Amino acid sequence: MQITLAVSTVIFALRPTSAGADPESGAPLPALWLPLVRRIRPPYEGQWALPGGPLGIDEDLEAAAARTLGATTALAPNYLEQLYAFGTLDRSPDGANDRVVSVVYWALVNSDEVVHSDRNTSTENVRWFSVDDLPDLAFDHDVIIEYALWRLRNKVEYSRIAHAFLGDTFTLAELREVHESVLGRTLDPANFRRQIESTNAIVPTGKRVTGTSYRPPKLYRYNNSAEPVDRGPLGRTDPAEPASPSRKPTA
Amino acid sequence: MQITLAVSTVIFALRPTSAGADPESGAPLPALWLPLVRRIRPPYEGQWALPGGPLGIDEDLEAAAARTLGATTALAPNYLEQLYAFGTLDRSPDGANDRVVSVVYWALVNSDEVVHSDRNTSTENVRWFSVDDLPDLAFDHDVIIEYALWRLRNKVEYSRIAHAFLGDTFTLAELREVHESVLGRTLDPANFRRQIESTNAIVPTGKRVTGTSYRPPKLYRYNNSAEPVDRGPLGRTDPAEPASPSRKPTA
DNA sequence: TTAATAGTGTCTCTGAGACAGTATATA
DNA sequence: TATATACTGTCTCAGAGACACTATTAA
Repeated sequence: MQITLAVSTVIFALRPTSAGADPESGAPLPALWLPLVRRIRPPYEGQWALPGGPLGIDEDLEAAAARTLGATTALAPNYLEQLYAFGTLDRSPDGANDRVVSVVYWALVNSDEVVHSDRNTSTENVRWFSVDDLPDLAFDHDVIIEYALWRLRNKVEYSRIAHAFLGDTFTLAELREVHESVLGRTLDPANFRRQIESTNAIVPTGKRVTGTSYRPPKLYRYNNSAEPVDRGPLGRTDPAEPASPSRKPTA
Repeated sequence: MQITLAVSTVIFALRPTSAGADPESGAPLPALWLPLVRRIRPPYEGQWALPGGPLGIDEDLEAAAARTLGATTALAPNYLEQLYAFGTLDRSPDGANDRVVSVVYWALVNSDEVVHSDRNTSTENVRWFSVDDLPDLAFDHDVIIEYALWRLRNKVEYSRIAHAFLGDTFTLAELREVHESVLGRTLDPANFRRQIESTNAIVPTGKRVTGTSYRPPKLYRYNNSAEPVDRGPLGRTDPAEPASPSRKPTA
């Protein structure tokens, strides 16, 4: 018997709630969705699981996570961070003859680019689910998703990652809506503006949205040069970059 | 070729600065120390490295970290938490024919119980170093220790883990000294008291220190029943417990 | 009484949030 | 002009820190 090392990824996107049509009804916030993969072999055959697979012998952990993400969504992650390494002995059902340690990453992707249709990019075995309405999951993947959600909500509050759900440019209202969706509560526009501006997280592009029936809002973009609040073990500037970590980042 | 999965542990303890004798000279704060192990085979033969080793086939990750800690210090950890999984391709020197992914834990041990003498508990190949005066380290262990230090300092500020350096009972002054040592600055006793009391982290034992030449301070102990500020992926109450994680902790 | 540390009271400053008010586009 | 949203000003409140002050023991 042998210990297998796998890498899985929790991939988050935002999706408008009433997928029908009119955004005119009482402001329903977008909800968090994530793609799952149907297992085609035991254990847990037929059940849904996080996308992932064994680590390649010549592959960085983060690269494996990004590869999995691409295979599942045909996208590149806007944000990618290691979540945790899961390795307890009870992860597989009793009697299973394997020992798997999973290094799990979590990622944010641009919601506009996500193909949400059931006839998906890759196969019929990938489907997107609302985090509020998940199916029965294989292994301990329910616990993993719960923890990833906790980290996401935590980090949105003190860090500057919400823009990863959006495109290159966005309005403050759009960014605020992302925060509201993730945190599950409405935020005061005035205070939100001040808070974001104080972190230098975004810079105005000088352009404005056109075609509105009201005062056109400014467009902003993410400020790549500002220091991130958090840091990984290697102090990378942007966790989305799959750059190989330098051994001595600053000190 | 095969991917090897190893578990290493960064073990922190506090040690009085002027190991001489008199605690009478201007208040030198204790400093952080950690044990390293001298490598007895290539690569990096003869250099110092974090204690650790391969994961046992029937061993939880956390159990492996605790086992390593016991083998190195003959102690049980008062606090133990996963730090990060390190797995980049450049971790071993060029030309080395191995691929190691290390799941690294960090731990706090009771400083009073640590045997600091060079003739150590286990072998001559274990030695304690001040984190301000580390030798050349094998692999990427310098980066790992740097990150563990960052996490420790971060977590001491917002969580309630400092007591793990102390015994069962302690005075507020002792607890404050731990904070001061870790953070590297002095703290206002009055404000520190209020801050700690507001978190319900500690409860008075009703006893006092005896034999002082001044007003005897109250003795406190850690409040196990209070909710921890942080939570692991499984919401355990006390990370020191090597309990196997339950699949659905609260929700 | 003096010395030394334990422990309390209170002022100030800063940042978060509530919320009123002003600005600017289209219809 | 009405209206809808962008954006600004300002008040209040709570927590962090500075620091003066009181309490209690032994020498």
